[in-house]
Amino acid sequence: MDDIVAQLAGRGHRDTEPRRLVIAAAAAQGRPFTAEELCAALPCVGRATVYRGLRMLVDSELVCRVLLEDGEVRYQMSYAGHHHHLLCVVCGVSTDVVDCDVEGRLKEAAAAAGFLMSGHRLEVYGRCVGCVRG
Amino acid sequence: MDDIVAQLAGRGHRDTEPRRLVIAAAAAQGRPFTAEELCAALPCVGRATVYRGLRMLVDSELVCRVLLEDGEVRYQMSYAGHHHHLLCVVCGVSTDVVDCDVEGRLKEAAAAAGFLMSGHRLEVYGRCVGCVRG
DNA sequence: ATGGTAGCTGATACGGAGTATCATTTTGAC
DNA sequence: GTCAAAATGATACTCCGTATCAGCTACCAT
Repeated sequence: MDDIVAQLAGRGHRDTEPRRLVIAAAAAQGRPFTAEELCAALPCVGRATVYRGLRMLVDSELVCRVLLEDGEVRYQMSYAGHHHHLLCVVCGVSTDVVDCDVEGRLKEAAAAAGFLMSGHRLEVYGRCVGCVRG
Repeated sequence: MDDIVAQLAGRGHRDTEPRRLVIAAAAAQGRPFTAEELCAALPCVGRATVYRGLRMLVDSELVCRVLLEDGEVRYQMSYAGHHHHLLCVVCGVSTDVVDCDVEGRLKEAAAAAGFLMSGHRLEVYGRCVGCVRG
């Protein structure tokens, strides 16, 4: 927590009570959450403040956007670097995949079409260990 | 065009004037377009009808959703099967990639984490042939 | 061809997600 | 402690898309 606040301070953001509440609530979620869920979990923090805090965390790459199969947008605490998500369509839990060797392969395939790849977005949907067994 | 209308008929959808206008307008776009752009291009067709037509085309897999790097949603006529997009961040043109060998590789990587993959979404961003040269 | 009905249309109202505004309060550097 | 810069929160707004619903139309069956 103090770590996160310190990171934000490094970017010129102040350490305030409502902001800490937003960070704590985001970190407390066990799976990707919506902005409104966060608002509901923080009735004593203004909606605008929750959204602003969330945006700040996304901009700082401490939280990332997660895309569900139907296009719904959710959020989750995450690594700062590039990574992908294994999203369980049953329980909703997201597992980060950091070492993706897909990147190089994509770059090749794109280059074959004369396309110079600069970035990509990938979400994987399926069932997590627990939900496959269940 | 008649082909598309026939496909829709096979799914129980009628052949109407406004619907043909929507399909024609969608097909006339040279790059991924927004629903509102389609509405603007069809001032004599109701907004609701444009949105309904678009949704029908998406459900029938004749049009697919395209996700821009910033999260903006656009649409484009496309193959019915699974495919990905090479999106040029300069000119906005989208090129479909049908033969993606990424699938198997992803499945393996997911399985290594005990995850049973059922689907995935992938968008590739960069510069197209013309925009690399330019 | 004609009649009935399921499907379609379009004006409008609504809904959810996120942002802009702005007066007031808080933070933290000096 | 002072003070400017930043943050807060109530509210109003925008944007994208969907629900409603009365009237219209395609198309199947006779």
